[in-house]
Amino acid sequence: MNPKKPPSTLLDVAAAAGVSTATVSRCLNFPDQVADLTRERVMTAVTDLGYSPNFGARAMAARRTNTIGAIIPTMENAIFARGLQAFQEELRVHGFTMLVASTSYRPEIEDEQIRSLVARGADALLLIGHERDPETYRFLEAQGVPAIISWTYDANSPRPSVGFDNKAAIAEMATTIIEMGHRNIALISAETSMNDRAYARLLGVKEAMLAAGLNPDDLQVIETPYGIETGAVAFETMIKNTPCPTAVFCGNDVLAVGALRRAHEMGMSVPKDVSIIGFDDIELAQITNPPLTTVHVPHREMGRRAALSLANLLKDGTPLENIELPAKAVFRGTHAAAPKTK
Amino acid sequence: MNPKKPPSTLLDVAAAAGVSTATVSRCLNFPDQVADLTRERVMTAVTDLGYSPNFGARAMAARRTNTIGAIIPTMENAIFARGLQAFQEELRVHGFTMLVASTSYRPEIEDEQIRSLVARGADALLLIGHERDPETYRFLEAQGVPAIISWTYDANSPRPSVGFDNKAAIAEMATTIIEMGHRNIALISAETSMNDRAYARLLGVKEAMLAAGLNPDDLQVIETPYGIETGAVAFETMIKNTPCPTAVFCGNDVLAVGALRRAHEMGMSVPKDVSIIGFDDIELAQITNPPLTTVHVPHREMGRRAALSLANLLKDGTPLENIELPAKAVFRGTHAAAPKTK
DNA sequence: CTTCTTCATGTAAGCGTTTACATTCGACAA
DNA sequence: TTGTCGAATGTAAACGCTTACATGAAGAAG
Repeated sequence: MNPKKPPSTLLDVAAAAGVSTATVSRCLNFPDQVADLTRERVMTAVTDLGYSPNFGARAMAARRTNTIGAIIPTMENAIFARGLQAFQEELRVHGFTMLVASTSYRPEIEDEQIRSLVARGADALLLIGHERDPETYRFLEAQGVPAIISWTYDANSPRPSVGFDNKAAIAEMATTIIEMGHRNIALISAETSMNDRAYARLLGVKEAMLAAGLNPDDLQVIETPYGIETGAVAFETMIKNTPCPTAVFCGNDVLAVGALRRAHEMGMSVPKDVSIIGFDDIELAQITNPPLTTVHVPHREMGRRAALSLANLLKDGTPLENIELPAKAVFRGTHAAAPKTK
Repeated sequence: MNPKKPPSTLLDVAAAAGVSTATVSRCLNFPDQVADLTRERVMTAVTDLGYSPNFGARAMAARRTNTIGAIIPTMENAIFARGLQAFQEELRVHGFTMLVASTSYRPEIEDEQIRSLVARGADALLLIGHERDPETYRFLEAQGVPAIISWTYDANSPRPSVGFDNKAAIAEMATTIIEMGHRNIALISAETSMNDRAYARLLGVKEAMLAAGLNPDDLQVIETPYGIETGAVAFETMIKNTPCPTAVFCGNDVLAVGALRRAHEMGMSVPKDVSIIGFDDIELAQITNPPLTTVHVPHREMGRRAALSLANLLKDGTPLENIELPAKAVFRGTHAAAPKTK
C-alpha cells in the first residue's frame, strides 16, 4: 500500500539532529548527561521522525531488558488476574515491564513459554507452583535467569517463593467443616499430577480427616480440568455416589460455582442438603447465591511482594527470600452442619 | 551464586559441533538444507550446551518475529478471555506467537503498550475498538505495522475490522424489551469518552427508544468503570431515581451481575420488579440466578477470524477485510414485562 | 578427462543499539 | 601564559543472529 519506508533508526535521528548516535542514545537513556540545547534538538528529531527504539537491538547491546515474564496456568478465569494485576503495578513502579504467557495447565506448554520468554530477554520470571521438570530449572540456571515461585509456599523448598501454605489453609477449613458433623467428604480437584497446589489441597483435606479420626482413604476425589461446567459435571457424578457426600470441597472457586449451580439445578438446597466449599476467594465467590464459603488467598499481596522481591534482586542484587503469606477460611453461605437424615 | 557463565551463543554451538555459525543457523531454521550427519552433530551440541537462540538478535537479523501483539482493555474479568484464547490458538496453527498487553481502559496506557509491542517487534497488532488518537495510527503506519480492529464493526470505517455492530445488537434487544411495555429505561454504561463500543451501545438503546416512539433523552445513564461492585453501586443509585426505571441495560455482563446482586440485596425481585439486561454473554451470565438476559457476542469466532486475517496478511500479503459477525440477543431469566404498578 | 551442475558448507556483511574510551573545548587556577 | 580538569560529544567495537554470496567437492554429461 505504502512505499513502505523502513522505520527510522538511531542513525536517522542522529543525522537529522546533526549529532552522533551516541548522543541520541544518551538523550534517550540519560537525558541529564547531555546539554539542554542538544537535547531539545534531538527530541524534536525524534518526534518528527516518529522514531521508536528497536527493542531487540537495545536488549542485545545493553544485555538487559527491564522486562519480567509471568507465566500463569490460565487467563480464562480470574484466578490469577488480581494477583497479576498487583504484580504488574508494583513492577511498573520500579521501572519494569511485565510480559504474560499462559499454559493451559500443560507442563510442556509451560516449558515452551519459559524458553520463549527467556529468549525474549526476560530478566526474571514469575512462576506458579514449584513442580516442574528439573530440566527446566537447569535451563533457567544455565541462562542465568532468576525465577520466583508463587501461589504456594513450602518451607523446605530450596527455591524462593512467595505464597501461602495450600495444605494448611484447606486443612483449617476442613477441620471446621468436619467439626460441624460432616463425615462423608468429597473433593473436586484439579488434576494433581503436575499441579502441586492441587495436590497440596488434596493432602490438606486428608490431613484434617485424619486428625479428626476419619479415614483419609474415604475421601471421594474426582479430578477434572478447571471450569464452571466441569465443576458441575463432577458434582453431579459425586453426589450420586454412595455414601453420598454431605460436604464437597472444590479445588477452586470456579469449580465450586459450577458445583453450586448444578446443585440448584438438581433441586438441592445449599447448604441445607450439602455444603460446598471453594478455594481462592475470587470476586465470583461473593456473587453466588448463597455466597460461597471459601479459602481466601492473598492475591494482591502475593503479586506485590513477588514483584518487589524481583525488582530488588535485579536492582541491588538483594537475594530472593522465601516468604509465607496467610491464607484463611472465610465462612459465608454455602456451608452448614451436616444434614441429620442419613 | 554461580560463576555466572554467560549463556551459550550460536558461535559456541558452532565451535562445539565443528561447523560454522551459518550451518547452525540453518539447522535451526531450515533443517532440510543441511546434511543429516551434520544436523545430528549440531543438534547434540545444541542440547549439550542448553543453547537457546536470542530472540532480539534473531529479530534484528531476520527483520521479523512471527509475533503478533494483542492489546486488550482488561484481563480482570473474562470479557476478552475467550476471544483471545481463540485468537492465540489460531495464530499458533500458523506459526505465530501472541503477546498480550492490557490497558485498564486508559488510552495513554494503550498508546504506551502499542509502542512497546511494536518496539518488541510485533509483526502485527490486534486492537479493540476503533477510537484512538490519530497520532497512534500514524505511528503504526510509519512503523509499517498492520493492525486489525476487533470487538466492533463499522461499515464506514477505513480501517479493517472483524467484529459486530454494537449499536444494532443492543438496539435489537432494546426493541424487544420496550415492546414488553417498559417505558422507563436506564443504562449503566462504561465510560463512553474513549470507548466506541460503549458509546455505540448507548446510541443503540436510544435508537430503539426513538423507533418505539419514546424520547431518547429520557434514557437515564450512569457511566462507571467496569466491575461487579461498581455495577452494584450504579444500580442502587439508578433505582432511586424518579421515575424509577423498570428496565436496566448494562454495558456488559460484569456490570449486570453487580446490578443483579444489588437488586437482590435490596429485596427486589428480578425480573418481576425490574429487568436487567447484560451484554457479552460471558460464562458468568449463565450462573447467575436467574440466568442473565444478555447480548451474545461471537467471542471465539472473532478471535479466530482476526488471527486468520492477520496470518494471511503476513504470509501472502492478503489484504485485511472488514468482516461483520452476528451478535444476537439471548433471552434468559432477567427480563419480563414491565410491572403494572406505577 | 574436461566442463557443468548440484549440494553442503563457509565467509562476512549487516541488523540497531549501548558504552568504554578518545577527543575537543572552555573555564579556571597557578 | 600554561596546565588541569570537567563537561559535552564523537568514535567504534561489541551484542548474537540471518543470509547473500562464495567456495569446494562430487557426480553427470559430453
